[in-house]
Amino acid sequence: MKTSDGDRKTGRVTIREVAEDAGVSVAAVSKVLRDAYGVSDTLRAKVRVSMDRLGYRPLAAARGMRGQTYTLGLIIPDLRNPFFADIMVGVNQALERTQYRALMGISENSVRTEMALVESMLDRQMDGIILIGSTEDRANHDKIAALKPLVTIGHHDPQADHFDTVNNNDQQGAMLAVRHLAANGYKNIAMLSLFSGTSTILAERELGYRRAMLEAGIAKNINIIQSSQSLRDVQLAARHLLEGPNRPDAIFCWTDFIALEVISVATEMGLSIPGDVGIVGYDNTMYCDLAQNGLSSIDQSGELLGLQSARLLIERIKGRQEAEHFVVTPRLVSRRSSMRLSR
Amino acid sequence: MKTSDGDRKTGRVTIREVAEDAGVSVAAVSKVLRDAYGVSDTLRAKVRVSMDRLGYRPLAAARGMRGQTYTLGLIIPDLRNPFFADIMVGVNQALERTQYRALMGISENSVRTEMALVESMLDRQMDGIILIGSTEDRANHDKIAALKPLVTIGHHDPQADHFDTVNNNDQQGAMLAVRHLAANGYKNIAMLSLFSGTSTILAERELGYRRAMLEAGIAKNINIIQSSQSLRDVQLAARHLLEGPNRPDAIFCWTDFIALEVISVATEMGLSIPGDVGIVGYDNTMYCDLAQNGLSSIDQSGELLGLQSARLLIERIKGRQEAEHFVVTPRLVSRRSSMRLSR
DNA sequence: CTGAAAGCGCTTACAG
DNA sequence: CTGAAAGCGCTTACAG
Repeated sequence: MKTSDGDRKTGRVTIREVAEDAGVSVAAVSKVLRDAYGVSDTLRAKVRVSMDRLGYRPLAAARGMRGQTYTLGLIIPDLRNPFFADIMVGVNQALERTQYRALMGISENSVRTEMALVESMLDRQMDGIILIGSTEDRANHDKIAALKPLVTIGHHDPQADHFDTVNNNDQQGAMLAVRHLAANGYKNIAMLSLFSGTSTILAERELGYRRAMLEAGIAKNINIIQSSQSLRDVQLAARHLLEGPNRPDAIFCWTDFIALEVISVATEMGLSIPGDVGIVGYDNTMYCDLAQNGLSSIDQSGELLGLQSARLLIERIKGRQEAEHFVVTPRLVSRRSSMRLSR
Repeated sequence: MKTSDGDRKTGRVTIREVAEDAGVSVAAVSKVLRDAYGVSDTLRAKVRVSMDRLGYRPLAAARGMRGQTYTLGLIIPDLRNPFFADIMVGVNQALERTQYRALMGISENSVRTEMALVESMLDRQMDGIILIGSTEDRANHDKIAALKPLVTIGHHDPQADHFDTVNNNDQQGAMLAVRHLAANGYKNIAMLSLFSGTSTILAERELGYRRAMLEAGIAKNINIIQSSQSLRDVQLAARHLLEGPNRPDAIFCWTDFIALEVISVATEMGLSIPGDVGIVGYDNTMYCDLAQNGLSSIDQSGELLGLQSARLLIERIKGRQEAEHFVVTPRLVSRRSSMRLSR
């Protein structure tokens, strides 16, 4: 009676019905569900048969009340940047054969909503958090990590003890970009960066840019412009750069879609790419191939970063305590936008 | 004693501690939390003060055991398509002043994972589901809707009784594209569509294409090519179309990033856009402005669709039973890719 | 190896 | 208007 009443209300099969069907206790079913030790093969088999027959699916919320929800929270700053799609593919790949699922939230580039989103994911009992392009400081990361396992992607903090980081070597990536431009005869190379006081990946890329400029003997041309992510601001910054008295002959852009915007502005101004201005982006997203003028870019393998971060997070959930800091080596993918005809 | 023990384990303030602090019952706190009727202003004020002082945040999992989780599930087929970013912005906008949060899952264009993702969201006690670009049939949608409120975006089923739909008028959108191309002197207009037996939006767009071709008196040139979403397949399809004996002088592409791919292939083949081939896309995503050759496109206001779907979903969660079917009128945004110099 | 019972943090009738 | 008690569907010691 009770059972059928429960059915009508939720339409869900519960662990109790499975237990009744299999003629075992509720605790036994729970153990099978969690692959916990201490159940005989016979019992396990019986339970599995009942689960299948009844179409049982555990309710994550109920599991979360005492144990895990098998849900990972991914926080992404900006859905417009296609680089994050690559990361997500890698994450889903890592989760394929597991009980875990990844759910994404968008922080829309605001620090305020970033922490708010973390909180709302903690409130929703995520087993762990992957924070992408975080702009928080160590204290905030540690605060999160004290509550749930945390992995950051695109945030450099190699000394962090309580959470894992997954990155490419941004300094090296920026150096690759500048060296490549210099090798193609560009000398007055500017960098278009993002306005952000706290982003460590931008700091690394800016540092790499400076170092490579120095190395190439063109330190006097160092010129870093920062803009926000809004298309309007990027356009203004690009125009400012290209209309100025000392027009750069190349621009290294901190991410691809900004680079595409710059190409667009330059073309509108009647400048030719790569003849008048060489352009290199970062992330090597699918749009690099699509742009008519093939955009050269630094590849940091978003898929690998995503895959690795999901793996590290699950390891942490399963108990690992020591921090791991994974860094992949970026590589340059050169296309037309940086290949000056005259060498 | 008990209380401090609870503290140590979870680090969370519970409803009970708030009740103790405010000197009221647990039930009273719950009522304040839900803005339920039947609490005096005095009691409400006392409880709110305690909540703030203790930094109380309700645990969604626990709420979900009996009531709502205040979490909406968004299912997106493909993160690479920037149109979905617009939708997400609209959804988040609608949720701004509410207790609800939207969490996204990616189905990666597979029917198998689409239903699996729906199930895993139901298992995670989402209060409602927004399904974007669904390829399910009525039966499956009704099945979901029987369990939780459902709104689909980009799926036409105006007769559906048990769930809401949010769309633009895809047939009209396709007609706008063809009419625009015809008005610019293009006659041999092909359509590049997606290979999908079940997508109703593609069916509508294809129908609109046919109707407008008929209307323009160029029905003999009707030519619809379908490809998958993989870049490789799109490239092959585009090449096939452009190398064929009866080369089209314009191509209407079902979505923007496919159109950018076609422009890329055509340019590589030495064809000029819009001189040799005119191109129109769909969705008017940010990349239309970025492409060097400004991509003409049909705007369906993703932000509005997202906003509206979140509103409808919350209405349903609050009890609405009759289906609503929201349709926005698309409009053409013309750029260089379809503006033949010779009129 | 197996199961009965308590409990996670809320909401929901129900009684006062 | 206010609160005591039962219960949501699981997991977790604990006892057998």
